[in-house]
Amino acid sequence: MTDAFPDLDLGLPGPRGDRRVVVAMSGGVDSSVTAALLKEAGYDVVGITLQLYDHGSAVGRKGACCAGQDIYDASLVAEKVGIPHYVLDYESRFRESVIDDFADSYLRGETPIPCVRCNQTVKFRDLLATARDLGAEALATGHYVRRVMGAAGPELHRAVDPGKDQSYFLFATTRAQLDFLRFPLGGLTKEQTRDHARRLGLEVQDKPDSQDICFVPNGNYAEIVKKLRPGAADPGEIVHLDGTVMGRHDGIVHYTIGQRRGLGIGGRKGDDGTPDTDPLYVVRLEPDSRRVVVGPREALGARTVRIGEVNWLGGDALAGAGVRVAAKLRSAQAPAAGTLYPDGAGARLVLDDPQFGISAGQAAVFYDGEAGRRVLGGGWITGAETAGGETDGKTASPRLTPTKPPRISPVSVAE
RNA sequence: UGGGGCGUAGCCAAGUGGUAAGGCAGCGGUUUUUGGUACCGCCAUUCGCAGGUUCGAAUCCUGCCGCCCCAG
Repeated sequence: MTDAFPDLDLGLPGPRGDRRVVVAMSGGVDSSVTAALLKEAGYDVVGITLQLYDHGSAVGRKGACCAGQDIYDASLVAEKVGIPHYVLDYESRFRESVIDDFADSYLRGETPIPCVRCNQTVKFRDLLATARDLGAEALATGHYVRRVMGAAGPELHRAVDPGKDQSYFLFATTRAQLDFLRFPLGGLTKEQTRDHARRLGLEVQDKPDSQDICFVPNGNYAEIVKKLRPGAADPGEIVHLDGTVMGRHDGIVHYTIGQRRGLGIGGRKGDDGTPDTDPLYVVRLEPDSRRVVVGPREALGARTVRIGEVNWLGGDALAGAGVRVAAKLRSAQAPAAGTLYPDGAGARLVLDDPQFGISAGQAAVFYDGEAGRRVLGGGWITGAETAGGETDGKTASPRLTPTKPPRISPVSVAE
């Protein structure tokens, strides 16, 4: 059961009216309700909206964030709620920390998650510092995640509403940041949040949830990457694991490991002339040769995942004996059981059962192995060991040695 | 211009007299604060073309066209 009125005690000593809290207001329902509830609870709330990218092209687009219409919406809400509201121009920081990284990641053959980078840099580093400068004692956001006080300090836990849980996108939140952050909506369902928005008469009460990458209009992320890094659209070969050239592609930016659609490869004859009716998946991206390597689903299965830049929130340092975790390797994927080991500067995750479609650039987020509620930490996936070889695109695989002549045109086999 | 084989959707392909399987690709949708996966739905009034036989033809017959293999 969730309480429709969340615990709004931010744990700050003294009269609430003297406790300044900055709320990051995106212009959406969640952050608007966050600001309104904290104001209602008596805090000295200051709303800040970051202008993150070109405000011209984004005006009026539904489901966006932090530009044009959304900034206007945030200001309307602030006025309604009766709090001061500032719009800060973070465009250059956002471009450097999020958009450039996004584009570079694709050039490396990875599949980035810009939302995590944004939380990690612009919001929880830059905005947090700004909040401190403004004399605030906490920064609150509308994320669906819980900050739970434990014996050793604040812990990060999944949201009560499993359908809205955003902990995957917040794994990089450091302990120091967590000390300062508050997530008042973590105990609410989305419906309860909307109920509050209606009760409080907020203009944004019926605004749709954001979905796509905020700075990518119409979901066409490849266009953005091509403009920033033309090389990402260089054509190349689509090659089967067995060495057969299957076709060509218009840039590795269009592919991610585990991807099935978009290869355009139809029915084939197998090695023995019998039909090969299995779909093909991207098993590896090789940025240097611009090759997209494809293979059957079995070739995607991986049990060992290499992880870098690990942010550990689990208390005791990660030990060599390994920690049992439930690891989420893609945002919409159920966590998979495994054991996590320290490995140089990063970590190595050994899964109980193979997982499919593990891609560098995505996040690996570790949850408490038993209840799966607490976030023990997370990191960036740098590679995985699959049945089809390494997926980091840099380690050459012996299985790629061409053993057969290119087969671009169908071969007719007479019976 | 001898012999043999083949021609069914973008691709692979089942179907040999009873009214066009399936897969792959593609498209659309569901799910999703990234992308992908997964799941659901759509996708040949027609079987190289033209005649013929038959109540009925992708299936049988004739001719033509095209491709492949062997023989030259």
